[in-house]
Amino acid sequence: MKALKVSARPGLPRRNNIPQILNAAEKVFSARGLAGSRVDDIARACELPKANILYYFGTKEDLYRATLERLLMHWLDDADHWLSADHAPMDAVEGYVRSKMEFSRYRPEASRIFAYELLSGGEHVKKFLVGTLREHVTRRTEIFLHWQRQGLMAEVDPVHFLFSLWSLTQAYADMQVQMAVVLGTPRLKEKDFEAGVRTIMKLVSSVCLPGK
Amino acid sequence: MKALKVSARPGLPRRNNIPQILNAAEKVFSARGLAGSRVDDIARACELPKANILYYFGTKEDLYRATLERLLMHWLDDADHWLSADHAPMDAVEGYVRSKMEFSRYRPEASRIFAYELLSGGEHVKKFLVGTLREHVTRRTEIFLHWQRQGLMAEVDPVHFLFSLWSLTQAYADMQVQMAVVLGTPRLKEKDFEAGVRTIMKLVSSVCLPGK
DNA sequence: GTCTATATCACGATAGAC
DNA sequence: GTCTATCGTGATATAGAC
Repeated sequence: MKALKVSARPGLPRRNNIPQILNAAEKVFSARGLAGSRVDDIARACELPKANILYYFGTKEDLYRATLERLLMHWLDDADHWLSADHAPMDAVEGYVRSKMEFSRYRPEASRIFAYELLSGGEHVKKFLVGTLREHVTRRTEIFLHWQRQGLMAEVDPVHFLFSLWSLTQAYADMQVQMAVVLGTPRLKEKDFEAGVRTIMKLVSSVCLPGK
Repeated sequence: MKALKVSARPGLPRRNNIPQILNAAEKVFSARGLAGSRVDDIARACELPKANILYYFGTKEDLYRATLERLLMHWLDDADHWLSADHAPMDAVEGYVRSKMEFSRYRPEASRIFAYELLSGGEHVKKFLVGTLREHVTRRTEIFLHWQRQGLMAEVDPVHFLFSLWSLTQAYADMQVQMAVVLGTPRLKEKDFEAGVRTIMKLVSSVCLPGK
């Protein structure tokens, strides 16, 4: 009923196949979500028989969760690096925004899977949300409050300010289709992301340079 | 093969059932997207036999398109009203932001269906995007440029500024699950939306009050 | 117009040969 | 470990009685 347990000494094919499957799964799930994706499509995308995928991961849902987990591990690294008290607020936020925008540009699939997941209720990431993410937000909040006490940041709600940064940057992954059509280009180019960064930084400037 | 054509003089049950079906469809599609939704669920939600739904709309996809179309008609009204040259930039944007946030609060389903649709490629709304939406953006852009020439608005890219307003406000519908968990509440309350508006308006203030 | 009962098919999962 | 062939489920869509 459940997936086979990973053996103690993983074989070579396993080590080759698993990342390949996860990459393919990320691509397919990001395009249609869990419900809209077919194991068959993932199989074709990684050029492996369908049965092999289920052999490694047991069920489609298990594979989905594995994909999500791998993705969420990378998720918070940038914030941990940039949104720290080591930087001045404006530098910190600019570094953060730029790295998130690069993420939206070069790995939009990851962002989209997460977006799908949230839209459909987030049951598969609830543990991550209440555990890791909440803790992460608490730490960022403390840094923002620290800056505010020092007069380096305007008195905005720190949590909602973080929400703003998330939504502004993720939109460049999740709404790419809409943006591309509006901008009249088949897909977003470097200059579009650059214009996005400039706009976001302009908005942020009222929070990070209160004394200006 | 195709749905029956609507008769010239619609019967009473039709007039009653169709909006009811569309309401139910909006709710169901918004929770799981097109692929994840079952016609059966929609049938249960509007307490009508499944066959009746397909009788009126032909196929699930046709019903989906009808749901989308009804929704998109309301989509741009707020922008047309608020983002006009009749208001000062700050008032215009605040009115717009508030009405979009109310939309995210009271009709998050609508926003989520659109988000699902964009994530899965937007094929069902492409005509809307290249037609109505592009035209809409062009008009807003002209107003922003007008304000900029008058020195009432900072020199940001008008299109990307509009993207920012969309993403900031839609996040309060599409990412509600995530926000609720982070804020430690089962669901977002009025005060949360109010805090969101204040944060967004603080961000916007650097664009709409350049001379401050 | 309405609804039941069913044809048809696609998909996830598995059995079992290699 | 790998892959083919297939089973069972559950979904869309329809036929046809009322």
